[in-house]
Amino acid sequence: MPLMPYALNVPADTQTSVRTTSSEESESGLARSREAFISHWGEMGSSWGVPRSMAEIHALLFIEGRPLCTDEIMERRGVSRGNVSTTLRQLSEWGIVTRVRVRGDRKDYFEAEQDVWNLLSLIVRARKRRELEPLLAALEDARTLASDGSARSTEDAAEAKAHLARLNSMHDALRRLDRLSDRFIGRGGKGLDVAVRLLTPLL
Amino acid sequence: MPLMPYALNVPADTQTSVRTTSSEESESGLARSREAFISHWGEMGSSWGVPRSMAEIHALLFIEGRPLCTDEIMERRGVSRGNVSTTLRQLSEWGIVTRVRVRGDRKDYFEAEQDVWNLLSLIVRARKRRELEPLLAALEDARTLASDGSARSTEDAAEAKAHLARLNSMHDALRRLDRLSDRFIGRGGKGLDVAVRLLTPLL
DNA sequence: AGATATTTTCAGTTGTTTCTGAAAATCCGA
DNA sequence: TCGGATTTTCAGAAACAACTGAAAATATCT
Repeated sequence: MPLMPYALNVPADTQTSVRTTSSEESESGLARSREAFISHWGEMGSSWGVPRSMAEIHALLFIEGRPLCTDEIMERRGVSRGNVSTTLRQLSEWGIVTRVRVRGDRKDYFEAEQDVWNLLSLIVRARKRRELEPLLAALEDARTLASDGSARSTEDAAEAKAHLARLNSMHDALRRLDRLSDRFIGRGGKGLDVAVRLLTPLL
Repeated sequence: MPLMPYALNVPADTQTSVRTTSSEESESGLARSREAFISHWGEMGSSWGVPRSMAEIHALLFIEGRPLCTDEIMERRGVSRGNVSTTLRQLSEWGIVTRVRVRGDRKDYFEAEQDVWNLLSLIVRARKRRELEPLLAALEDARTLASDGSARSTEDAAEAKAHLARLNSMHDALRRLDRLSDRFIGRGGKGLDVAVRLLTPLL
């Protein structure tokens, strides 16, 4: 067990506005372009239910295209160590960020998947598993619930039938999407890419 | 201008746990099935960045399959008049709920799109416009930003090139998805349905 | 094993989003 | 055009999600 705090949470030189990797003072176009990408990606994430700082950290790793360590991420995005740690764990669970070891450095480094189609597949896969599949299961349960009840009148029976039809049409449509994504997300990795290329001529 | 408050916000008989439309006291399977659908649809919505109560109100309208008025929605979901009003406006903007007039009744009634594929198309369309398109525009700007800067060294130039390649691959993939959705969402309405049926044999 | 570096966890705080409720606006029939 | 019915708006409250920071846990090196 630790006897003393050993590392301040704020690494060496924070607070010089927005740091750039290298030398110049007034941001280069490259640096501004990176910032723009990061903030828009964060924006998009947050409207899709992904915490802004998580999307931003992912964007940072993606757009840098090289492994960064926790301290650099904290510094670049101005977020806490705890946040970075949690966020990186989640991104790793999704499979869109991977931990890499750098020879002769004790720290963990992280890099983002660089193949965009693969990235999208991984995201879709994760959301499908966490959200679509449970919903499908719930719809099946709802169907059972509705079938069980013994209708007390002809009217009730008609109502129940219409209700089941609605549940079924919803379940049906979502299951189709589910299957579709299974295929296009398949281990190949390029699944989505292939699918879109395949379909594009038809447009 | 109004001189007096005229209508209490809480309609007649709230607070008897979960009301069912008709007679019975201990919930029927049908009623429980509806509740289940509503709560899971709400759940899903909230993990996709849609306020839970908005998703639930939509689910209620969908699963009832008939026009409901504000008071009934308030009562069934236990939410405020203001919330219902705002939510219905948004659902109408998305096009998945429509206002209908009932003869001889002054109140507004609302009903949800019942065709699931059409429903999904409308949702995709709305999100594409509000989120995907602005992101594409932002990516184009970011590209411009990155091109502008005059590189100060060979190293910088190489970095800039790699950066542009990343931006481009992202832009490219998203644009493809954008186009794809244009097509499948097209005014036909059954676009998505057709697409999925078209592709299913390939699975 | 001991010492130090690094990461993880999590209770509490902060910040944002969502919801409420009543005033204001609008609508409708007479 | 008036008066009640209905809807909308929006400031503030409540609820919720995200973030911080430091202690605890873990990992690495000698």
